[in-house]
Amino acid sequence: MRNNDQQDDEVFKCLPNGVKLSWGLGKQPKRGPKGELSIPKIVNAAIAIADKDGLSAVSMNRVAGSLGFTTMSLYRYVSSKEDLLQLMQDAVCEIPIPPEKIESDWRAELREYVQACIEVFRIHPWFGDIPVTGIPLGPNNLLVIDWALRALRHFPLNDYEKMSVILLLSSYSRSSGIIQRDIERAIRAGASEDSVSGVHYSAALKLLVTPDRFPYLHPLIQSGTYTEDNANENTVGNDFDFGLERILDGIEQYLVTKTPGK
Amino acid sequence: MRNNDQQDDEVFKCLPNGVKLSWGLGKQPKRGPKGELSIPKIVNAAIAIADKDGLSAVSMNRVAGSLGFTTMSLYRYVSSKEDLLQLMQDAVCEIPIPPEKIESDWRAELREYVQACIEVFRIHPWFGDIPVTGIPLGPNNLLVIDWALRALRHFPLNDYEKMSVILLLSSYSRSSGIIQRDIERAIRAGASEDSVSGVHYSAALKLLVTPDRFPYLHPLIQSGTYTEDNANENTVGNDFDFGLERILDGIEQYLVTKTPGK
DNA sequence: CGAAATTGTATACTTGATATACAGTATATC
DNA sequence: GATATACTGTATATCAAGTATACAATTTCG
Repeated sequence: MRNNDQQDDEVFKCLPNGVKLSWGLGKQPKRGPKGELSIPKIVNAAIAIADKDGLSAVSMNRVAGSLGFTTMSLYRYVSSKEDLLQLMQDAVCEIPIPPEKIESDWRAELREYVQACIEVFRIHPWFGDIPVTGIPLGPNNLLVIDWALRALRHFPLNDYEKMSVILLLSSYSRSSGIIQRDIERAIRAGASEDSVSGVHYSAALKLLVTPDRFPYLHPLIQSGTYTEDNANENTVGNDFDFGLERILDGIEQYLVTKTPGK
Repeated sequence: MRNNDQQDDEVFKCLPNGVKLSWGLGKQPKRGPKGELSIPKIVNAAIAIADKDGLSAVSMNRVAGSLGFTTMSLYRYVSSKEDLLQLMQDAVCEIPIPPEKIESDWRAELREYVQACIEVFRIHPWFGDIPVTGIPLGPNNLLVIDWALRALRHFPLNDYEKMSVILLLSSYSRSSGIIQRDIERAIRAGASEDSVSGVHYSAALKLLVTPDRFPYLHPLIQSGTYTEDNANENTVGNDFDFGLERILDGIEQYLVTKTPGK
């Protein structure tokens, strides 16, 4: 067993540190005082700060302080701030995955999947600010991928195609999530100013987007239907639904053409 | 005229500083020495550094140094580093937009559009590292959107729908661009180590992704077809094409169902 | 019990962004 | 043309943040 562990350690060596920690692959100490801190405590504290004041407010100093410890104490648990950010990223991806249904409605399931992914951005507006250092490999991230694969379980697609579909959906979720967050911020900022600022960038863009340089964008800006602030309530949500439905249509279309018999 | 300028200034006030600068809306000085530096010089120097050593290597100090000036000299041109990053972002979005064709093949045009967007990530691997602070509003970014709108010029869609389609395509471009960059990096890193490291994360994932927790992901990892490093050459490019074609299918499908007469 | 490992801490170092004050320079106005 | 003015680049300082290192306290193993 010991031998096996050692071999495993060897294999895990190549993993990024943050990934290792998110899988709980740190070495557990035998001697010495029990740690008063722990990775979950640290990560939760960091998440709380990010939720409250944004990701830029998350400093090692502040995280440690919020727990009543000194800055350097954190380094007994995470080897760098980058690790901490990766742990935060994976932690908030722990989303409740609905039980598997016998009757498979893949469109509904994929919708639910995208919804859940976007929800993460809504609950944790800083989520999109975490620097992307590679494909996330933490357990929660992989569980989400497992969920998506489950929704595709009856698809006559190979692994590459399935992962392409997932990439498609998750990239769309990410962009939607970030843009919805931006809109949220703009609304929040606009609400705190006078109502005149309701014009926001619209007025400026109307001056800058000239018809000669921007023949196709110009009418869209001028009409104002898009840039004006009525672009928040009824339209935006549908906006994102629209894109998602197009993706689902595209997937369905592929299935249809690929299985002509069905 | 003076009055008009002043009014415009008022309107532009609400724009983010970086956006203002990218449109050349800084006030031009009347008196005083000619500036030896300029925004383009600074931005190009910063881009050169980022291309060479990554975005994290771009410090005000280093940018100024590479131009033979002191750190603080940059602040006569940009009001913060954030501005500089926004300027870099818009600058590398200055992509050659092909002339408008009379014969409109929207699928080909959109393919070309996505290709060009992804190309930015290939040429400037740091592009995806620039923090997203909102929808980019610089001139080059808007020119790209104008291009996309041009490709959709014959579509019977309203503004919201068109912008949704563009959002769809550009978010896909972004994700693809970032992932391709990550793969590129992994290959580069793998090539510099011994060939044994070719297993990369694959071995580790095979141990971590257990069939009980990851019933659907497990077989995919075990088969190794996806995680193994043969996932770089022939498959990846097609991978991204696959997703793009699905999106285009979805758009086409929408057109078909919306215009039943045609 | 005593050696060893481990924890939290104190301190220091480094890098990076940026505020401020100043010296030099070019223009506008008298 | 003289001079005030506005602007440029610089020198210096400050502040924040990440992190290396050494140490004292603590717990477990032999």
